[in-house]
Amino acid sequence: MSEIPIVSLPTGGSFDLEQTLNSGQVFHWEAHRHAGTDGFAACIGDAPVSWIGQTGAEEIVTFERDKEKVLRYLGLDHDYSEIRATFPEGDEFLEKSIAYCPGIRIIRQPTWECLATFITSSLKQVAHIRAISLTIRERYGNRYELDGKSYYSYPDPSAMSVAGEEALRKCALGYRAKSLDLAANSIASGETDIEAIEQLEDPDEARELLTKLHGVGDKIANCVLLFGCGHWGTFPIDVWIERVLRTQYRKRIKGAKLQAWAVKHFGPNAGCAQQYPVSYTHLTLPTKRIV
DNA sequence: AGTCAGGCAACGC
DNA sequence: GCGTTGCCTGAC
Repeated sequence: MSEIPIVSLPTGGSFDLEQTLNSGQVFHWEAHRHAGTDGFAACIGDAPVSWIGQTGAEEIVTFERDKEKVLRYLGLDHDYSEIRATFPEGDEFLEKSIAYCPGIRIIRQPTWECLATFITSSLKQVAHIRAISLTIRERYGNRYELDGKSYYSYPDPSAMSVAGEEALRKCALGYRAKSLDLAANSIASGETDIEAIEQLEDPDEARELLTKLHGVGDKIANCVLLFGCGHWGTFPIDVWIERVLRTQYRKRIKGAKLQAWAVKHFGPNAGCAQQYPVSYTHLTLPTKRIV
């Protein structure tokens, strides 16, 4: 097995690979030291295993064949200072959060993988989501190898559709198996065109289509729009950000009203903004609820 | 042993 | 519209 050449990539400023990969956007990267450098390995979509190492805030390293893909995946193909310039001024909690974890970026995931993973995330903790993702990959994905260790791509809708609901249920999915199976069938059969949805410029239109899928409500659809389709104005509300908005922003409203307030407050890149308070809360208060 | 967790759909009012 | 409930499973 010949070594794949490694190249250096600029991050364009403070960037933290580990925090970004562990910020609840993706659930399958594994720590992997390669070529004398600490980093992480996983498959991006159905491609062979990728490896990314970090040598400093300004530099990451990866396989030569992956450089464009990695930059796009990690959101490093955008000027983040422009994004942050759209954040609200005078929001002390947001500023504190950004100061605490300035190296986090919004990842641009393959849409199907993103949708499928978030369908399985319903009412689950991060460790469970990781375990489910790994099981599904091992059983239905393609195997690749790096330094003698196996990595598996996420199965495409057809492969998952062939597996069927009962087999998926055996991946410890519980009631989520039905939703995942139906989504895979719908996409594999062409009834749902996930690539067309990704191309839509209007996130509301895309959300409308995504929520037609069984088991996909506003929360999951918004995660797909933000983490998969690049709609950085989309603001997913999970229990974490809801907690933050309640305790730090004194918001007692819920659902669509809270959504509307958040988008107005955090601006055209509200989705990017919410990642900092969520990660700050995670990193500083990893345990119990804060009421 | 029970409770609860990074939701959703179905139902009741 | 708004609140309640069942749903699989594993960690605490």
